[in-house]
Amino acid sequence: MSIDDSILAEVFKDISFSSEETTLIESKFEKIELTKGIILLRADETVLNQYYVQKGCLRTYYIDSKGKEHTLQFAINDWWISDYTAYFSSTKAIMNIECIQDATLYKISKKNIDRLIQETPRLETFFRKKMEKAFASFQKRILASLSQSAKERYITFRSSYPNIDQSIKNYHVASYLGITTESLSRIRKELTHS
Amino acid sequence: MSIDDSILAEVFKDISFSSEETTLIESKFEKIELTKGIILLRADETVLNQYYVQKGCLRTYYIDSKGKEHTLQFAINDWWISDYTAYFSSTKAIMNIECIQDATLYKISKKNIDRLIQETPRLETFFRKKMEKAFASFQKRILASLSQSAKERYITFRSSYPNIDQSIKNYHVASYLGITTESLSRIRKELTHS
DNA sequence: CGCGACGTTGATTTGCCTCAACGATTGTGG
DNA sequence: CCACAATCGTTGAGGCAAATCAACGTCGCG
Repeated sequence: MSIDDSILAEVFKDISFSSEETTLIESKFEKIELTKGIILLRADETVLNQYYVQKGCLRTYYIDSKGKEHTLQFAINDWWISDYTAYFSSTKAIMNIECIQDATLYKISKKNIDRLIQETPRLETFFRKKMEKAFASFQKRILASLSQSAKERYITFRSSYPNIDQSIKNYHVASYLGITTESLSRIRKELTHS
Repeated sequence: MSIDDSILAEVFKDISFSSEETTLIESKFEKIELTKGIILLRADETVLNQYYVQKGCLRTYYIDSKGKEHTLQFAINDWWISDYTAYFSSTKAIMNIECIQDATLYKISKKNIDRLIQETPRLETFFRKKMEKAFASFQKRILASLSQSAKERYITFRSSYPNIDQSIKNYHVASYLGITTESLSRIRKELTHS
């Protein structure tokens, strides 16, 4: 078997499969181990895959015209990661994906996802709902950026990723919040002194 | 027939249906005419429907703890609108939806969407892809808010909604961009003088 | 140890906000 | 159809949050 016994149960936790289905689905995933620092995807590459994160931590980031990095999201246990805009529209990546803490991923190609969905229509519901959740979390993020100060956004961030601190450098958090490392440092100081 | 002959072809433009399917689908939609100023949805209400905008213009906005409004999105011809976060999670609305230019909508309930998807699985693909597009557009918006100045975001906005100016007040645009009306006014002045 | 990566602190600048006043435009009732 | 009010947009003065620039701690690791 190409992947762990347990992984299917983990990825598709709310769905049960027959043993033929299980075999079929498992054959489409490939296990990948990454070490910290590895770049999984670079801007301008073609995006053929998405990845389920079993453990570790990755981030997707965008490099703007001035060379500055902006983190779109972190992915930890049970999240999926890819440059979805490029993945869905079959265009080249504008995002980069970096492993920031040694990770175990399960990779699946777009072609194989499309096949799986055809063969097992329940999976389409799964992927639709996954997208709905991701959409909702992006909506929250937009509303936060419209209505909150940097300090408030940092507090929100910490409560939505309570245990992520260990894996993530402050300059990554700053680039996620849309502020500089200096500003984040001052915010953190303020928060500890109160 | 409860709705226009042409509406199905408009909503699901890439899918073709048998005449029985057409009848079935059409029976689930309800045509709604709104005049400017009407509030279609208020925060705290239960979100049971989503709406296809055939013509006119609506906006979804969030009212923060200080009473300030923040526009999440505008919906014009061929867009869908709802408080999707509440809709998907079956929680109460946090957004409001307002008609800002006389509009024709087609309303469909969540219950009916679920039925349609069961009866006509091709529609699940349609709704999944619709969500993927919405997701991608939110991603763009987040990257813009992380990497661009107010002026740059305004320029981006104008090019993504080229013909929307007529229907939209500047204070709505400002609340979409996350700036004040005064700042937008100054930005507009700068742009005409160059 | 010594070097590089990361975080902190201070001084200064800047983009956008706030508050206030004043035009311009739109809508409405007499 | 005009007069007036309400709504919307503009302009100016001053303030503040966060950026920038520069220097200096601190930590981890070869």
